[in-house]
Amino acid sequence: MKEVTLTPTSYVVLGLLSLAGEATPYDLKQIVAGSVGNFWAIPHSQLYAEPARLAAAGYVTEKREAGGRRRKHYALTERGRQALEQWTTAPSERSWELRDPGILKLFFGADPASLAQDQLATHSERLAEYERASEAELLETLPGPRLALEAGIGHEREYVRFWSKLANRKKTAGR
Amino acid sequence: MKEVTLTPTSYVVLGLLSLAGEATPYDLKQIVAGSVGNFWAIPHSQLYAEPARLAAAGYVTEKREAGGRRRKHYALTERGRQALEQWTTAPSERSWELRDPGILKLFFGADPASLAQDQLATHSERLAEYERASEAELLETLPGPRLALEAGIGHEREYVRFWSKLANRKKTAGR
DNA sequence: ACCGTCATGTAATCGGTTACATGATTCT
DNA sequence: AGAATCATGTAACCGATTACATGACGGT
Repeated sequence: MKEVTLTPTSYVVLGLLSLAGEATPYDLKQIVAGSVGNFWAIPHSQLYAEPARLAAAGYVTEKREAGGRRRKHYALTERGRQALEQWTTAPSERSWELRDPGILKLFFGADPASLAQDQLATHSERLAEYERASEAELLETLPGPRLALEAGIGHEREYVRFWSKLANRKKTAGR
Repeated sequence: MKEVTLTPTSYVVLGLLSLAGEATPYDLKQIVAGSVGNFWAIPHSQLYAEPARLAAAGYVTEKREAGGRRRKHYALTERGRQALEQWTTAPSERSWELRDPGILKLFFGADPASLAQDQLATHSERLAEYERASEAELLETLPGPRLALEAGIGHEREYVRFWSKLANRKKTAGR
């Protein structure tokens, strides 16, 4: 049995399997889009590679369909369940980063006014999407995703505040 | 001359060289820590590899010291200057993500109350650092970094708000 | 029957992370 | 002068991104 190190991607897969019970990579792809994918995107090719990796290390089981598409179905093992639980329980890493290309450009001298316009549009859109999403009843039963969404909304509001401020700042005025 | 694709890391290097005029990888490392590194970290090994990559593609020049340490000194070429400017000018990518492990854990069912305690401590600290940093006079002359820092402060405040709210939420009560 | 689009998957490449390694300085 | 720490750099591995490829299916 191979040893692997668990990355955030790994935990996303484990977490989704824990929610879904059993899933094919394609299922995972569907779930990611529109949920976790909003604040932690994962390209679909990873959703094929990662479960295979996890299977090799015993965190999930892999069953292949006999006929037809011969899809692979994955499910958590006890080991996987434990790894996920440890991760959620353990105190979180001290490090995090904003890692926003917009802010990076700002840092390196992009014109604040025009950048702000651009960014403001993007983030307003995103905020609207989130607010729409928060209406969905499905979320009522899922406290984790709902809270994560609330966090996302908070940050988008902050973005909108920030970029609005910049957009309104007079171009040449000091301060 | 090799072709390379420019990643965010590339632009950080180009941007820093544009600010510093000329620098060795070690210089870059020093500058990154305490400035951009706060919201876009780059391991120091990348600060050796990336300038070399950029040199191979003509974005920067590479001069090696004759004696002693034989350090490599890098500086922007005209091509590099243009690439940087295009990047700052161009409309920004539509996509960005929060990518915060804390929120990820929240999504996948970590206990909100205890996670919040932990996260609250982390983000309060970070916020304090930022606020201290914003006192430095050096920033007065650097509009980009100053604005980026303001953005960082805004987001840390938002984090503090969010996690405080969760921390105070009664454990068993609904809502 | 054909075409377009969605479903499903694999391959190759490369940037990034982690770990290791050695030359300078400084302090005692 | 020895030890500890900082400065400076390289190597290897691996996850992630990008691109490509084929099968199924619904519509006309």
